[in-house]
Parts: sequence; structure tokens; C-alpha cells
Amino acid sequence: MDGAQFDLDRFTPYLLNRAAGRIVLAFEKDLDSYDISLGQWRVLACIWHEGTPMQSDIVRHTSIDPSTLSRMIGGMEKRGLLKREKSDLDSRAVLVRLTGKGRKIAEALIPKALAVERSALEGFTPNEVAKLHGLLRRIYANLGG
Amino acid sequence: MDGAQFDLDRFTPYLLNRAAGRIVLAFEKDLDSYDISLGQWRVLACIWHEGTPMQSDIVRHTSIDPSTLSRMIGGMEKRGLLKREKSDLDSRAVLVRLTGKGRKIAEALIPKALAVERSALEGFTPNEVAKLHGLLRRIYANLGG
DNA sequence: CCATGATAGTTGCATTTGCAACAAACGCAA
DNA sequence: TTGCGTTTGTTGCAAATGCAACTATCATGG
Repeated sequence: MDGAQFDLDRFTPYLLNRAAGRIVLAFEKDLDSYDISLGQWRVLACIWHEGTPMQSDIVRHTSIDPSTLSRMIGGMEKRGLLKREKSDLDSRAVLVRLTGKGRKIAEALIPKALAVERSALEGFTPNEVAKLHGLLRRIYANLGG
Repeated sequence: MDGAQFDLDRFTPYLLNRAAGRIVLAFEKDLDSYDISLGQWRVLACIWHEGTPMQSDIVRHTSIDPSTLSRMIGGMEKRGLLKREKSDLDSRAVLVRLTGKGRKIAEALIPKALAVERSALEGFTPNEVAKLHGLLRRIYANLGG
């Protein structure tokens, strides 16, 4: 009832946010060196993973607002990192595909991102990493759409 | 080296961000009903936890930019949720304290936040929760200061 | 004591963000 | 087929954000 016993240090969302914040902080140097924002990195990583997603797919993966994403994609397109294509199956949809330039930046950033992850997980056994991933997936599923 | 083997579904930062995103989504209804933004909630929770922190303490806990926080605190003060005080020990510092109104809102939101947490952790054993918290703290410490 | 660098907080300003409102296309049911 | 609710994406616009630059204060070394 009352929040008297509310302890941030045992509050899962806080611990999640705090860990995520440190990861972002550790990655920011790499992002800056390629002049890529955190949001742009997430978009790049998502496209890398998905192949040729539509914007709404990227929205689902990144939690970026559709209007924000639309303008973000616009900027990245203007910069030559990706291009928009019309979908044959759904003429509302805008498919997004990496250009060579975008792919090159993603290829450069991915190892840096993995390095940050390794340093975040330093001292973790493979089993602990698997356990963590499983627990995070269960949180995601528990609050599922 | 190459990102060919880069799989988002096994990428810790992605899984973290995704889980955190769902939690925020699940909590947003409650926040809206008190007209409190996510950032404001984090500030309230931090003050609740800390007692009478200075702004820089809140910055450390929430990763909110100092300039953003300054204006956010200003707005919350204008709305009567908290008040700023001068510190005796350090005349640069601005101490922040909840008002009765702010405390009442925090007291109302904390149970809602705990309910979201419970629903996020549905099916978790106490041991799994403890394990998750421990792993998140280790990530935080690994990337520390 | 003074000098130098670090810390706390605020403001200017340009960029980013996200809510509404909108247009276009889809899907399904009657 | 038509109609209606949903989905996809874009824009207007106000609010939020974050980097710089600045002031004031602290703290440490000489």
C-alpha cells in the first residue's frame, strides 16, 4: 500500500534502466566517432538484423515513435546510409535497406558494440549470460503486446 | 570482426532495452492519470529514495542531463510537487525536497509501479528475481565510473 | 594565502521529440 | 461491391532535450 518500503535498489525497472544507461554511456564514444546517434545506431542494427524491414517493423523493435522514425530515416537517407523503397505487397509500406555506406558503418560499429557488451558481461559465465537473456525475454513476454 | 554473426536476439543491450521499453509502456497509463512524465516519475522516485538529494545526485541516479533536470525541477516546483532549498554545507548545491502534494503523488504511484514490476516478474521465483538483480548490478559495476 | 582545476547549477539556442491530425492503402464483412 | 475500422507513414506545432557557455562555489596544491 504505502511506499514506505519502496527501495530503489531492489526495484527491477530502476536496475534495468541503470544498467542500460551505463551501456549507452560506454558506447557513446564509438557512436560519436562515426557521428551516429543512439537512435540511428538502433535503426542500423535493426535493419542489419531484419534485412529490409518496413518502418513499422523498426518501430516495434526500437520503441522509437513513428513520426520520429520517419524523420530519422529521412535524415539517414539524405546522408546516404540507407534508402527507402516501395513495397510490392503493401503500397502503404516503406521498406528500408542499407546502402553500402550504411552497411560499412554498421560493420564497423557492430564489433564495437559487441566489445561493450563483453565488457558489461565481464566475469559472467556463459550460463549466467544465458540466464540473464532468458529472464529478460520473460519480462518482455510477460508484458507482451 | 564482421557483424555477420551479429544476432540482436542474443545482444544484451537490445534485450535490456526491449524489456525496459515494455515496462515503461505498461506504466504509462498510471503516469498519465497523474499527469506525470516518465522523467518526472524517476525524479520523484529518486527523491523518495534519497530524502533530500541535491540535483546532481538525481542526475547520477537517473542519467537525466543536468540542464534538463534543472528545468524539470523548475516545472515540478512551480506545480508544487517539490521545493528547492539551499544547502548549508555547499552553497553551490540545490537540495530538493518533496512537498506534501509531491509525496502524495509518489505514494499513489509507487504501488502502481510495484504492480507493474510484479506483472513483469510474473512466474519468477524469488531466487530468479534475486539472480536478475545481481546480474544487473554486476553489469552496472563492470562499466563503472 | 592564492592559484588552478573541478563541481553545481542555470541559461541560450538549435535540434529532436512526440502528440494530433491527416492521407493513403489495406482487410474484412455484409 | 461498398463500407468501416485498422494500419502505414508523413507533417504541423509546441514542448522537451542536450550541448556550450557561463557564474558561483568548492577543494587542493603550492
